Amino acid sequence: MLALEKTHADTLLINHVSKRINLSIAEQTHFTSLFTLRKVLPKQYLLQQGEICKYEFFVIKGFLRSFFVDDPGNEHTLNFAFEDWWISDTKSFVHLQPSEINIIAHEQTTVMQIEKQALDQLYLDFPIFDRFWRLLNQNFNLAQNERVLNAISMNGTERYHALVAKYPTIESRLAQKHIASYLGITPVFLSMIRRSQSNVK
Amino acid sequence: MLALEKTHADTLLINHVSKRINLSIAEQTHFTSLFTLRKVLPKQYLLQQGEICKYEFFVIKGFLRSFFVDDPGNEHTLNFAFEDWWISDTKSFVHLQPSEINIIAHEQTTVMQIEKQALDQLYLDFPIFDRFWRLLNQNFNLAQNERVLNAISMNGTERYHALVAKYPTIESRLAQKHIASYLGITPVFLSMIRRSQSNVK
DNA sequence: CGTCTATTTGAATGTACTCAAAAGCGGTGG
DNA sequence: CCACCGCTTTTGAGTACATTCAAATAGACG
Repeated sequence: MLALEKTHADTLLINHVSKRINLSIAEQTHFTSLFTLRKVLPKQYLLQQGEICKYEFFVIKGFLRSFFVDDPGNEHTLNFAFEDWWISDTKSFVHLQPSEINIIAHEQTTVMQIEKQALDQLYLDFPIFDRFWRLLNQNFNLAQNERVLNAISMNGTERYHALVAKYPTIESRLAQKHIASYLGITPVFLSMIRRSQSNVK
Repeated sequence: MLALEKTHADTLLINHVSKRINLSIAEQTHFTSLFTLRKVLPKQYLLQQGEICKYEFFVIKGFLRSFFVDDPGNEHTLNFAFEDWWISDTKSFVHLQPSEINIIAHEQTTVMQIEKQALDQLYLDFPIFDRFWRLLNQNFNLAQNERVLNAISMNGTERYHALVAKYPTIESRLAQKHIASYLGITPVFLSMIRRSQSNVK
């Protein structure tokens, strides 16, 4: 039943939020009431280039990826999102402008989504959620800082090893060409990195 | 007089904050009372590798830069901060752990600094500042997202042109080798980029 | 003026990409 | 169940991008 699934998703969402802030039962109920359950199949899009990103997504189950397509048609992976992560196009969501990126499912995926208007009102009604998203943004900053540092201080081989060290499961969930597009290298070059790695052993 | 300078800095800080949230006079007074004025000369450090970053800095006047030094001794510029910008080592500040980065002044610089304990208490006393820092973090995210995208989708030449297009004054305030270290290229290569650019014209 | 550091220049090298072809792998239909 | 199709990965050769090293020039500062 869908109602049962929504209840389960509510629980996961509350568990996630409760890691950072304490909520009353009333706050919890109101908060989850603002989210809609949504299911997508592999290769389906949650957002397509040109659309305005109307939601922030919280992944209940599955695996999502956001990417940019440049003029020559090459994909560049901005982020991926496992269970218990958030994903969105912040720029489009915040400024209500057409998105330059796509968000796609790589597995059968269940998300909870919230609209901008509902979220803005939530901040006004319960300022504790300003705090929650401050902490969420802060953590995202820390991750992004590290990625920038890796990008400017490491070569492709080092970035690849740092990625698999940080996310050991990523190679089983994401095709090599998408990992390459996250690292900022070509699939061909990633293949060479992996070959020379196994030769060393 | 220092008291006069502090009053002036208070005004600039309040103007900055008021772009994003509305504050009562009482909130303004309390807020600025938590900040200390601090002046540094060119080449002086506000934070050194190994120290815990005790403050967040708001630049009143001057120019700061944060950078990481890797094992071979190469500098990698993480961020710079003009007037009306914030700078800190978020990772060290948030988790009270030794910093891996340095923050240095490139000009005679005046900052307003706030300690973590004071900031944490401020969030509790006036949740409106949760909102302010949520918005601040959000904007920082947007900038970082763009930098990540540039890093994975552009070559050095393109990144250089994107940087000067975004910050036209940067070349007059920052040495070429520091710009190179921000872009993730060597000073030698940046010199070549600039030469070939002027040849084309 | 002299010293120190930054920038430029050139040559050689290494890193990563493009193009093209072959091999591998998964799904689909007969 | 297997043959075929489409897509991903691998491999190799040639090329472009970016670095290292070293030396020369230019700038900044006392």
